[in-house]
Amino acid sequence: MFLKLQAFTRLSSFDREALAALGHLQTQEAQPRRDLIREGEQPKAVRLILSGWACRYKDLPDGRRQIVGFFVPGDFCDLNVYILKEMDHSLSAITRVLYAEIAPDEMERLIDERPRISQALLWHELVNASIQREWLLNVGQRSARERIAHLLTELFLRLRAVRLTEGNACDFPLTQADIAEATGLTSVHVNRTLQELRREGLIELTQRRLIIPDLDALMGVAMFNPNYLHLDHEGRHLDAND
Amino acid sequence: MFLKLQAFTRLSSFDREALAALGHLQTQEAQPRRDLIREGEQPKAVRLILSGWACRYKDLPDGRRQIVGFFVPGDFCDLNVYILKEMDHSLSAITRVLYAEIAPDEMERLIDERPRISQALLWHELVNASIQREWLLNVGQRSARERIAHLLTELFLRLRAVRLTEGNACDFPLTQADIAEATGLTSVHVNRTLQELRREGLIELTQRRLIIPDLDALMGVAMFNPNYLHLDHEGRHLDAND
DNA sequence: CGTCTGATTGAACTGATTCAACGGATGTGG
DNA sequence: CCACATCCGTTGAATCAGTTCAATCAGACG
Repeated sequence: MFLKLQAFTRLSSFDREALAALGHLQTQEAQPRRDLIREGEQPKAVRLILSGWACRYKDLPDGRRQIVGFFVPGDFCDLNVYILKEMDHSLSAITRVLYAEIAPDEMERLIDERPRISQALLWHELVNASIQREWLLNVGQRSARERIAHLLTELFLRLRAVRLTEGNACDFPLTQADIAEATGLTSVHVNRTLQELRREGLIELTQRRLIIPDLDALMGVAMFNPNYLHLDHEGRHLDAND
Repeated sequence: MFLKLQAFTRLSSFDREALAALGHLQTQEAQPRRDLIREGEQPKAVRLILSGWACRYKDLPDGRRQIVGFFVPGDFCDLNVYILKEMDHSLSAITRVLYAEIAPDEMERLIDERPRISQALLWHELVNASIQREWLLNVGQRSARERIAHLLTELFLRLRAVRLTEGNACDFPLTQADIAEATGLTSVHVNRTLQELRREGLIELTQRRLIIPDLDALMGVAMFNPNYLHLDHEGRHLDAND
């Protein structure tokens, strides 16, 4: 319970409200690098990430793998439970992850009783779709340097929106191989490109910790336009930092 | 009115039902290569493509452009009207496009009066998101040859689901430049790759007409797994052809 | 310590890009 | 009905961003 409350303070106002409306949560834990659910399976509950990072990924028969999205605390997964028959992608923990499982009937009750929450969930899905499109632009059109700068910027802004940054720094548990799989590059090239960004003073990234000395500069490199995150809806009051 | 009815017969059962439930449709027309709406604007109505092809795209300040999705007859766009403040991408016609505009209040009535339709719209959005993820896998991991084979296969299957194929053939109005922008390649390389696919007898593509002599073979090249299209929900009865 | 995971480096290689030119089909206006 | 323009597809040659393979290094941990 203490854990849960602690988590609340890290989530947006909407998330807190949604959680508060739930009587009893099934709090679950996943170990780093473990799959939560695999492509082809049928999801049985909506998940809400309380702490830690997770990702969606898809893979090809020959082993190539593409990370198609990251989840940070406050993010929902599998809102499709009712609608789609089976998962078209997999979910995997990056770090140790604590998450709440919300059973379908509980979810239904929530949606019925609180229309604002149903709207907010839809908003969440639409923003996810928007991020997805931006990633496609990222991988399809940007250079390695721009891609990586973009990814780092996005994650920093998303973390800031749920108050998981401290000034210009944040925890950053991704390995270079993770970044590679998310950007469609090889980890070797990610390594060299990160070094380049470091050399230019655009980022500091060591020991699972990211510092962005000049966010505007990094955004410039990435041609980052934050509109796709739709931060103006919920959580604008969380935009300011420290 | 005749036009509309003609369109009906080309849409899935759900779409027909949804349309039938609407009293009067605002049928609109867009000329080829014209934008329907641009990034940053506020959409004012839901659109349903009745005939022709359109696309979503995003662009960068320096002109690079990524097509992030195609719309074929029966597809909805801008279901986000109520929720998101402004467009994070643009819509553009590929061919001449006929579409219906459904005003927000009309939409609301539809959703209230017919819960099944509201579900179907949500299903439609989730499938779109799934396609988006597959495209990211496509651009991030597949080779040029695989990418193009994958795109052609997807479009053929989607057209077949709305009965817009004849046997192993369909209209295919995309230029090589369109294919390039959708796959993150240059049009020069698309050209060479299409020639390769043609040489191997995997496709015939001339005069805006696509023939796939051996669909399984092309799917093999693309490592195509149709699960992401979630064709098992609505429209399974449309799967069989001719 | 030994082991493991993740970061780093070097050198050779290649899939795809770039640039620039040309060809063919279609349409249009005089 | 010709002259011209435009759009799209095609080709060649040079180049390059990113890959591949393989080895080494550094920190974490039992």
